[in-house]
Parts: sequence; structure tokens; C-alpha cells
Amino acid sequence: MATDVFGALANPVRRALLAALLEGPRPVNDLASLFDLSRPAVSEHLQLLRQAGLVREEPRGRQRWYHLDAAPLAEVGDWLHPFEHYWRDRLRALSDLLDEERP
Amino acid sequence: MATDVFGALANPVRRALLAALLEGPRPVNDLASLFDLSRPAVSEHLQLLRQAGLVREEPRGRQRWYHLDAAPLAEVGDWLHPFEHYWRDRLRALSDLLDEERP
DNA sequence: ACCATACGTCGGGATTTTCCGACACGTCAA
DNA sequence: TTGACGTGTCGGAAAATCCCGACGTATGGT
Repeated sequence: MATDVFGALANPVRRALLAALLEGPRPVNDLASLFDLSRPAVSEHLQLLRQAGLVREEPRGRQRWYHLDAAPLAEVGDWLHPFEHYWRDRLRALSDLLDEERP
Repeated sequence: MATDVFGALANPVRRALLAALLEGPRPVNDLASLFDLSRPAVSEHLQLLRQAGLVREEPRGRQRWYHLDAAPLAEVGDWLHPFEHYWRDRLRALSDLLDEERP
């Protein structure tokens, strides 16, 4: 049932939600106000993030504060790892070239 | 026109294609044989990867060899970076705990 | 010249995603 | 208790995704 983490990151709204939660927990209305989008739409994005294990909800009075749960992102990091040296090599080659150009 | 890199990674077939190309370039039929999928389907996945800048094609006789182009994955790495320390802290906390359990 | 091979792309069907308005439920304040 | 607030979820529409068979176009072998 645990939804795909990569699928969760495929949507820019969900990525922005995770980035917003990076600065601390927030209630739903607060999060929804960040987007030009109806509240139910944001609520459903949060549901998908919840199913992916990326956020956790804490009921606080009549509102629910959402917390970031970055652990599942480790799967993305792991998948990315074999490719990482590949593009870092390119970047290093570029910076070496620039150093050579302007010593 | 450059398709979303995150969207490109949202599909398991496309992730497997990139992983396969990690071992070197391959022609389309070779790649298609890795999946229980029609060749046009794989061809369209490759088109999307091409639009995302993640692969490059080299015509070689009557076949086209696809090469990995990992550079756009840097965007994913960059996006992931602010979260990275978060889950690494959790892992370190876990390993510290294990070290403590069995000194 | 002929035919098989390797591939891209198109038309279309099935499924999934994304979004909204409407409604239901619990919480708090008066 | 009554009513407003904060939120989840449902029904359904619009759009995107995913896949396939069919066709078109090169290239290479005979």
C-alpha cells in the first residue's frame, strides 16, 4: 500500500509541500495558502505524501499539523548514488577547465 | 520543452532503463528485451528520457545506441540535498544506538 | 532490385492523475 | 446548545499517462 516515493516527488506541488515542511510543522490551511489551489486538492496531495510515508500528521486542537518525515527519501538517494559520481565527474572536469582558462 | 526530470523518474521502467545504461550504451531492441513490454512502449519511454536530457542516441548502422546522460540528475541531487542531513541524522542516531547496545 | 531488420511515430483505448464543489465530522468559542 | 472553523473524503470532470497494433522510413544483406 506504501505509495511509490518517486511518484510522490513527480508533482511540483508535493515537492513544494515537502520543502515548506523543511522549516517546521504546519497546519493544512497554512500549507494550502502557499498555492493557487483549492484546499481539498492540497489535502489530497498531503494524503499521497502520507501514504508514501513522507509526512506525518499531529492533531492539535481542531487543526492537524503536518510534520516532515524525510526517511523514505533515502530510497531516492540510494537510487541516485550510482549516477552521482557520473555527473560530479562532469562538473569537476568543467571546473578544472575553468581553472585552466583563468589561472 | 525539456520535460520534468522528476516526472521521468516516476516510472519504474524508465528508472530501469537508466540503470541498464549505467553499464554502457545499448541499442533499442537490446533494451526492450529487458522488459515484458512491447518495443514501441520502450521506444516511447526512451523518447521521454531523451526530452528530459537523460539519454542521448547515437545512430550506428541500422540501430541506435542509447547512451546515459546523467547530468540532469544533478537537479534531483540538489533538490534532495536539504533533506539529506535529515535522514542521515536518523541513520547515525540508529547506528549510535546500536553501538551503545553492543559496545 | 528485393526483402528483412531496427527503429520512430501515430491513432486510439484503458487507466490514472489532478482538480473542484459539496458534504460530513469533530473541535472550540460564545 | 448553537454556530463557525479546520479538515477529510466523495462524485465526477478534464487531462495526462501508459500501452498496443499498425504503418512509415531508413539501413544492410542477398
